[in-house]
Amino acid sequence: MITNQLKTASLKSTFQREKILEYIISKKEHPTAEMIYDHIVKIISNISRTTVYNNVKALTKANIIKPIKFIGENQVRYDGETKLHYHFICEKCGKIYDIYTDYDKVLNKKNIEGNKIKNVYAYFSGICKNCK
Amino acid sequence: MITNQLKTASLKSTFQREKILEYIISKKEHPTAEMIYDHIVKIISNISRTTVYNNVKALTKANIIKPIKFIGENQVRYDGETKLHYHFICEKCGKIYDIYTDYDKVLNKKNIEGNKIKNVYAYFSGICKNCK
DNA sequence: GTATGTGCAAAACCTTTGCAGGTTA
DNA sequence: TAACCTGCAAAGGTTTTGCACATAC
Repeated sequence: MITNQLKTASLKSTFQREKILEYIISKKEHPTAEMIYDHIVKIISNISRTTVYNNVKALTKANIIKPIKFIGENQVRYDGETKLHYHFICEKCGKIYDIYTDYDKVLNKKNIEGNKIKNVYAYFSGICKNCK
Repeated sequence: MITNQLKTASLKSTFQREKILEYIISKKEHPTAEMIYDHIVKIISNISRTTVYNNVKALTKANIIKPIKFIGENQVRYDGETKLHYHFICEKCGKIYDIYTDYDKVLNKKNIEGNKIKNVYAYFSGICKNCK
């Protein structure tokens, strides 16, 4: 539950923060800050972009959401799915799919060419099943 | 050779374009547009940022260089290495390593959960061998 | 000669900062 | 009440656009 996630992360529970997190987690749209703002402003008409930016930063730092970047896009998207997964973005319709295929055995190695791996970032692009 | 690469791609060969491409390919610094500008302006003092941006766009479209994006950075970097490889970015010193370990067998599948894969983007972060 | 590339200035776009006032635990 | 959060306005950083002039083929 949203409130508990915030409590666990020692983040204060405000109406704005809850609505922002709820939106990111439940809609699974991998929204940008602007998309979040556009959505929340319908519920809280006087919310500011600053609050949205403050909160995605705080939620990212607390590891509750994860930032995503795709080539060709110059804003950051946010993902509320905590289970390990990857992304597939359709080059035609732009839809982003969560991919649960298990690449861990290969990608989650401890070392690579002498460097200690802490994080793996990977995504795929192509034509999605609906556009084929 | 630089001139030939441009000719093959039907891109006109200008002094600015050649210097920009030469820098990206030879220095392997994965530079941002600003880094490219800073470097080229020492050679061509009146070059404009627009020219740099126009050229990285043209070279990207022609598949001569590749754009890279890392989480936490908000500019695009460019890579002149054409051989298939991945990247490792050190979370401590920020250095970017080209990784030639072969992940193709796993990553270069044709399909994933019903979607047709055309491109794979992957990078790793952690602590590099020099910072350990 | 024509298509393409360059450079300037301005704007657009995304994100951050400083700060005063308000809210949460 | 102390720490944190919000919202406004302004600024910062990156990239794009429109247009006149210049250059490559």
